[in-house]
Amino acid sequence: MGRKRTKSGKIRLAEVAELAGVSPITASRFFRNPEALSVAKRTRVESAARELGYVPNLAARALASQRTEVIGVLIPSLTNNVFSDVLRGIYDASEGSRYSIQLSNTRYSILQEEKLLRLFLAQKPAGLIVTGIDQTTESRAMLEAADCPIVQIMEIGPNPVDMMIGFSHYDAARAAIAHLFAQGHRRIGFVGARMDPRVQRRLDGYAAAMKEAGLFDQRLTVTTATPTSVTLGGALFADLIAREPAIDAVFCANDDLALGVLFECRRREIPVPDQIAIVGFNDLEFMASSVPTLTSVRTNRYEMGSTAAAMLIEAIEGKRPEKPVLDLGFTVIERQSSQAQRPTASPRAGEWVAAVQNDSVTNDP
Amino acid sequence: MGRKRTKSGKIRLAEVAELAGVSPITASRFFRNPEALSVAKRTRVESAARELGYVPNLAARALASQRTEVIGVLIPSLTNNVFSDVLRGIYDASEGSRYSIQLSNTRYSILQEEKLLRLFLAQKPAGLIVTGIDQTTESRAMLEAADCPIVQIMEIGPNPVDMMIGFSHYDAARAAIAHLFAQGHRRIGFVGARMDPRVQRRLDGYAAAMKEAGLFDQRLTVTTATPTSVTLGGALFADLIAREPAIDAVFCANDDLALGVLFECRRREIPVPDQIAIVGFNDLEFMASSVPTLTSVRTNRYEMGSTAAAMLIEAIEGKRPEKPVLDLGFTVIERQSSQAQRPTASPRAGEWVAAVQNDSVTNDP
DNA sequence: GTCGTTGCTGGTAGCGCTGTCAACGATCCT
DNA sequence: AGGATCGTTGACAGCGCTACCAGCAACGAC
Repeated sequence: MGRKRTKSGKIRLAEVAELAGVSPITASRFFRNPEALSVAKRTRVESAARELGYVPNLAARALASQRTEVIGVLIPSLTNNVFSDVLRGIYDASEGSRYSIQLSNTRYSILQEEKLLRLFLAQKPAGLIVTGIDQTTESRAMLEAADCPIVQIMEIGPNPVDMMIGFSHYDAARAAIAHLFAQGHRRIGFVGARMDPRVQRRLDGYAAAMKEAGLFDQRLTVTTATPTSVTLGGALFADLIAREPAIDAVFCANDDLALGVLFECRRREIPVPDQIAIVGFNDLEFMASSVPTLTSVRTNRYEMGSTAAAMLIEAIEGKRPEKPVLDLGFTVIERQSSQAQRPTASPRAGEWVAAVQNDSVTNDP
Repeated sequence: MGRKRTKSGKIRLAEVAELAGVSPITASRFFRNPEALSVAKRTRVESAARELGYVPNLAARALASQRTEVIGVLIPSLTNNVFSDVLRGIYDASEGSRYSIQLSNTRYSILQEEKLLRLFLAQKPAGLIVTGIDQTTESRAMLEAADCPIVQIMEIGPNPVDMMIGFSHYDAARAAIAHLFAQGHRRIGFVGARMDPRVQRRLDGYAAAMKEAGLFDQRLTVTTATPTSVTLGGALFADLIAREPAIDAVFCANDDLALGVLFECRRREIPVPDQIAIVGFNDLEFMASSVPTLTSVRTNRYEMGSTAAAMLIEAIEGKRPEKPVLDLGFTVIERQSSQAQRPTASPRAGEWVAAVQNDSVTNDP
């Protein structure tokens, strides 16, 4: 006689085991480690499960095994294009795996991050993806004490908690400035918003490059803690140019700001790049189709997410990567907005259409 | 003498109950329905839990109670700005509640949606948020059979599965066209990408408005199944104007396309709005700061997400909303790009700066 | 032939929590 | 005063799965 069904009418592992003529524990093993079964039992359990339409109860599994199949992801923003690309990578890489993604938004607050981390860790996640390297001391301690693999994403730095994948925002900013130098620009402004740690490091890279060239001037830097936007880019640029009308280039901490600067230039009839060059950061899609097209520093956001999730899953399953720190690099994509200064004051608009994209400076470590 | 601790060293409900001097079940009730306890026991359990730093084991809770505290969310895209705003609303509204969000990406495939739905439902979610009203028959049946509250978001239509929150894309498109008519435009093109059901309904609204005015012409419509982008907007507009050079306005199915059209006009030195007016859809932030500023149909995306999550949580807890279908409406934000046609062929750029934003046409049902 | 050793399988005993039901005293009504 | 009702509490029995360990057969080494 058969066992009695569960109240909810759902198929349990026991039913599958019974149909397959094996013990429940053998059926259980089939789902966790099929190689441990003989081929005969394996196929019997498989067909029994399929026939009954068995779906494992994750709560029971988590309770019995004392661990979940959840990957926690802590990111600072849900709106920022940058993170939506990273997230897409994470979701894509986790799809098809047994792990599910649990997302939380720190809103750029490391205190909030600490709180969420505590919450996550209490549920014993299988793995954790956290943004950046600027955790609180408390968070850092929790991460180090956590008994699950952890990937820090978005940037690289010394002392990884575990694994790390990103690139140097400092070097990327320096490369952008080097490109502007190469194009003959000297008085280069910096426009930044939000000023999270990564933007701050871009500012540091800019400042270092300028200082080395003997060109640094505090008054060329305009920043705000306000969240970034296109409109804000225009406003910050207005501030900058009011203070320093003689600038010949602007390095923007992200592409939204760069687009705002471009619009503001257009509003003021300032020719770009002939009077002012513009360089953005991230290389969002629209940078390639604006008029003029906008130079930017391409970052590998999708790869960052997908690689992080893939590395994490490997590590969860015991296969730790050979190199725990991965530098994904960046590429300066040179476009019209930062072309070399020309003698002619104002080219015809049609001229831009003919211009081709230059070679790019890639940093692939 | 105390009970023995759990192997993992974690605090269990039993420990809390013991310290509080109550039975475990009373302690359990404290977390689920504190009102059912006497004030004395309530405070004792509360302080005991705090003192021990008790964190409930969700897996055990889910197993024992036969239900999870997970809200499943099915959206078609993670990259689209539209959905990131909706998501932010959902996450914000769920924060602080006991429910956690489980996100999945259908990639605009209703078959994928069906698959994910099956997966979700098998885990007995507390509630479900699904995008749109175009599920497969199978999906529809599963949704109707599900024993949890469900909210359909992004648009409204007949026969809600349960609750519904959105707006009429058809009406919104008609309002946009009505605005263009009011500004004196007649030969209005339509540019659309991806052509998911909501974009299709915008096209239907456009077509209906044009037909009623006796102005519909199939050749004014350019669409593609390709995912949307700014660059694509330029390309589609190039197609459109090659086919129909005499158009005087373009209604774009979203703002990215509109921006692409604007750039393409600039590239071709077509004055906007004097030769061609542009209207977008969604009113993303950059629309207000482009040059010229771009008219768009504002949609309440954040509110859609936050209200959907709030309604769902209320419904899960037994308080069903008085009205299960909520129309969040839309607003035509009139900006420079669709101003009335003028006699002067090409205004000075500076003129735009002075222009003020017009009154707007709001649809608040 | 005996004794590991390996590969596979099964039994037992929970994981930490909650649903159900019964019990109890207090309060209220007739 | 007696009974009904309400509010509060606790005992019991799992929820469905897996960790742990034992058992058993087959095999090879000595």
